[in-house]
Amino acid sequence: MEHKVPTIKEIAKKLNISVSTVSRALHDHPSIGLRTKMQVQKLAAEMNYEPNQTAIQFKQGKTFTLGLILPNLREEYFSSAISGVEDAAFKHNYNVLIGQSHDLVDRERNILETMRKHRVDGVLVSISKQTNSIAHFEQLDKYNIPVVFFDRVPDVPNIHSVWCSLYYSTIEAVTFLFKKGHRQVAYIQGPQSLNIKNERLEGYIEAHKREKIAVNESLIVTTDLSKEGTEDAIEKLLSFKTRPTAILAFNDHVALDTIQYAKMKKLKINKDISVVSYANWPITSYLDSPPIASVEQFPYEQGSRATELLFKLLNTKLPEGSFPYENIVLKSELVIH
Amino acid sequence: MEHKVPTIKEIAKKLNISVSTVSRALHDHPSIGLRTKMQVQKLAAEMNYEPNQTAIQFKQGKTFTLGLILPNLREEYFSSAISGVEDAAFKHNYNVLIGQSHDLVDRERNILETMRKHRVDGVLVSISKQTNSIAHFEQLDKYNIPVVFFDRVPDVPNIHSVWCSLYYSTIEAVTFLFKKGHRQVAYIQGPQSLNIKNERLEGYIEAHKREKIAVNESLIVTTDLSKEGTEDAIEKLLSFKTRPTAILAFNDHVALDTIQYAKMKKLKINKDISVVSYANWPITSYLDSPPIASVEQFPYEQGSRATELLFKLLNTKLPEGSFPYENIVLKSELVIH
DNA sequence: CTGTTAGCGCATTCAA
DNA sequence: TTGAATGCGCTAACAG
Repeated sequence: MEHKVPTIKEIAKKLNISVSTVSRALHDHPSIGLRTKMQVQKLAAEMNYEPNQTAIQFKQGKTFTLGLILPNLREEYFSSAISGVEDAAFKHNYNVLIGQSHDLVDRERNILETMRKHRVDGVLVSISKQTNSIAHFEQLDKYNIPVVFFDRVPDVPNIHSVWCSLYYSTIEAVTFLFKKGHRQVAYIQGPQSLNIKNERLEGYIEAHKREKIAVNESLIVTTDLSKEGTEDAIEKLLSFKTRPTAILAFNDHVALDTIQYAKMKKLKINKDISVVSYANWPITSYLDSPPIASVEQFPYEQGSRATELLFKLLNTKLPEGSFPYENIVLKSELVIH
Repeated sequence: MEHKVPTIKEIAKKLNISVSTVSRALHDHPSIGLRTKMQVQKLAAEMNYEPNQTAIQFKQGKTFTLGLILPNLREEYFSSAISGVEDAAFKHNYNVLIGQSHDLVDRERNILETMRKHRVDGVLVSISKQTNSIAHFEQLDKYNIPVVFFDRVPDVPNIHSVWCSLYYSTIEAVTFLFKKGHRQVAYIQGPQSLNIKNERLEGYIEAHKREKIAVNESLIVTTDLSKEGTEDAIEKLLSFKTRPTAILAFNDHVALDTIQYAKMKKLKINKDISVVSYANWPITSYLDSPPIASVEQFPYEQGSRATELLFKLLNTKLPEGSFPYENIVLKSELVIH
């Protein structure tokens, strides 16, 4: 049972008027007589007319679709960001095409290619941890496709971005540990290939400075975010004569691996060793010994703000050359569990 | 710096040939002379020609886009399904438009409308827990948009579907508990509004039958999957004189809430009470007392199989009337932790 | 207030 | 082997 989808042409024929009149009537064009307008709209409704989006996209040279590239969807953190983007896009009648880079820069490039070929109107991206150059994003400029970086934002000038500042919350977090009597606070940092701002480290150092506690560089170790990488990092920390009594972990994933490993080594969490981290992952509340505090980064809001910024760019025709890059910084929040 | 995207028309002009020749040359049409073909392809490459997808979509009446509707993206379970769908779609050069119903049937309808208006070529869906009628999906038939249900599949005839059978794994899971000496095995089931097959319950009953243990109906309680709902359910179970010693939980989320509540009531997990569940959520390995076993449902594979089935439908032109509905059933697996 | 016309980029039918 | 012509559905410039 084939179903013929009605077009304005058929509406026009039935009413013995021209297609342009129909088009205008459907768009509430002011120059159309009330009578005609009503007639058209009535018939259109009866026929279940629906504009052919592909025709409109073609005609307008716009797809009303945004591309969203994320490292992965597995982390609840990024899923929240998606919701933020989707909700904002929905308000503007836009669709969202999602791609996962799986933290591989090659896939990131691939996805970007696909999205460009499919003529997305704009792109939102949280870069992969391998991404050290944003040349592939700068390419889009040639196609007049604006890009907004969010969350994992490359630390370079002349981009549009939305991120959540971690500096002050980190100071707060480390100070919180100092106040609890800890003096040896370690920091497990993420991969340094990450071309993003290093606010965690800066905050970590500043907190020491404020409390006049010397930074012990050997307490700063690195993980590639894999379970093994984190285990190596924590193992190193635990091997010191004077073990750290508290750890600032790059994120809740790292915190979980850290806690698991420490437990295996028979350490009592939040007694022998305390953990503070980032992301404020809801699941940690199911743990017997979750991190005692975590920095909330508001991924939903980052997503929606980034999307709004993108729409602003899409709707702004700027004079050649001038281009005020916008960088929106949200505030993170230390949540004590 | 505006960037003019090249079209076949310009290629044609530069080579003093017609657009149709260019079009054919680019498509390796057999009737084009090797010389011309080479010329065209060379110039196209030099000019960075890329076919305008929106034009092709319009012309072909196809968008090369699939719609994917999921209850949410928050659960790692569904994220895995997405990866399965994306990877399969990518192979066919298709894009995927994702929507979250948030388990609300109204949103599910909305998303479906949007997708239909954007003329997706086909739809994949895991229904919301409110979805009791699939009328809105049947509508798509009129527009020749095939629908494949997967994972959460409505229990009605004449649909295409892919799901993971839980019957045998459930029998295995319950029997596993019996073998461990449990005699009072409770079952916390999901919302009965869910219009899906009730294989968990069937397996639960069959396991009792096989071991000749009477089913105690009061041990079958219901949660709406919310934390509170689950707490009410488990509270009821714990209030009985002869408390169950084991629980079959609807999924790992329910299991986590169950375990947390039981702990709060000072029960020793896997001693006073054992828990077995569904989904095999990786995160449970971080718990001190995870479910002792979980049924793996292979969401990635469900997603990819469903997508392949959808492509099969898209590429099959069937004679009017005839329509062999396909229902692919995968096998689940009990994973002992 | 309404109709005529052109054109977006491409694939394809028909003609040469 | 190639070209000319057509049309997909819609919008908008131009003409009345």
